[in-house]
Amino acid sequence: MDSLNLPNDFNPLALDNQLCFSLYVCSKEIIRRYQPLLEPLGLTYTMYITLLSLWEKDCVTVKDLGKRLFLDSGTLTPVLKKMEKSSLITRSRSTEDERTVLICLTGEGRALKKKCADIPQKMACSNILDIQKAPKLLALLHCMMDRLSEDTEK
Amino acid sequence: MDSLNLPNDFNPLALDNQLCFSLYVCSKEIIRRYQPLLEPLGLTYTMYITLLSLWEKDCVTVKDLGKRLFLDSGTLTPVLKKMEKSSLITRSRSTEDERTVLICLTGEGRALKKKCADIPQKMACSNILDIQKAPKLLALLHCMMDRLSEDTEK
DNA sequence: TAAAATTAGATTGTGTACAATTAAAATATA
DNA sequence: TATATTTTAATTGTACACAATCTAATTTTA
Repeated sequence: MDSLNLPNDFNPLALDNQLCFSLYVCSKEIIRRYQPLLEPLGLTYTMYITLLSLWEKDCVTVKDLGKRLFLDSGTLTPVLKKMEKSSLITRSRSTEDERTVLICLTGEGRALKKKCADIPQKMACSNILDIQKAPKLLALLHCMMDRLSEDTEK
Repeated sequence: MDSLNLPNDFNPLALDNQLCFSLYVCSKEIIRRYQPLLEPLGLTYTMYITLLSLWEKDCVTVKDLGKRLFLDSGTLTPVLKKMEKSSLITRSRSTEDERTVLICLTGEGRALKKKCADIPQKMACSNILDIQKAPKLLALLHCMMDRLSEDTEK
């Protein structure tokens, strides 16, 4: 008896049966499609999601930003330094706790939100997924993300 | 009237509404969880999916491998050279068409399949997703992948 | 409270990713 | 059939990712 209810001919090592591989391909290919929309704004995808996070919650530590974006300081520090250089954010050591660095949007960084307003619509129109299926997929992925961050918590 | 049937308070720039961001996070985090299983075998995730593909269809060109894995030669060439060095594959120019390089498994490369046989099970047991939800998610992602490769075809 | 442990961010090293370019080979075309 | 075009890999350059390590600051604890 098969406790996983898998068909007998299910091959666990088949590429088409790898959940992770599909996630990996979809993620990469969609990020690639962001590029022509972001490049004119001087943004990479990593900078874009950093801005999305900051537009929701400004003036956060590198640690909190990293937790929200699932990125560590090894990735974030150089990206944030570039964003500082292009005047989108400021990086400043907290005076209360000298270990932490506070990331805050500049006026320019806040203003960029308007120029990004049409990006989601443009991406949706590239017909990557039926518009009806998107919420279902998003829900499944969030369910997975919740479990993934549980692990990381401790 | 809203042709997309979105709730009025839907914020398209909210991080939690980004399909791509969820894909990106889930993909990265799961790949990270493969690492402790692959490292003892001397494999990276990219090498692992390359092997998955070759175990299904051996002796393919770099181009065909790249199409299957959604990777270009800039990524594949150095990975394949490392796999050649560790005796998992051979790389040889085709005699019919000198432009193409044929990638074939060695005995060692084929033998590694046995040692990888329990990886899918181990990953599934890490409880990343309800086992019932996985097929649903996989189907949605394959639907997306089909559209993504349509784009790339031409 | 002085030493030990923890924490935050930066740095270093390895490994992808992909765009753009290059070079060689094969194919199409004038 | 020479020339132009296309195709295939490899190379180069830029940008992540993350593990491991390091340093300084803070907190715990003996």
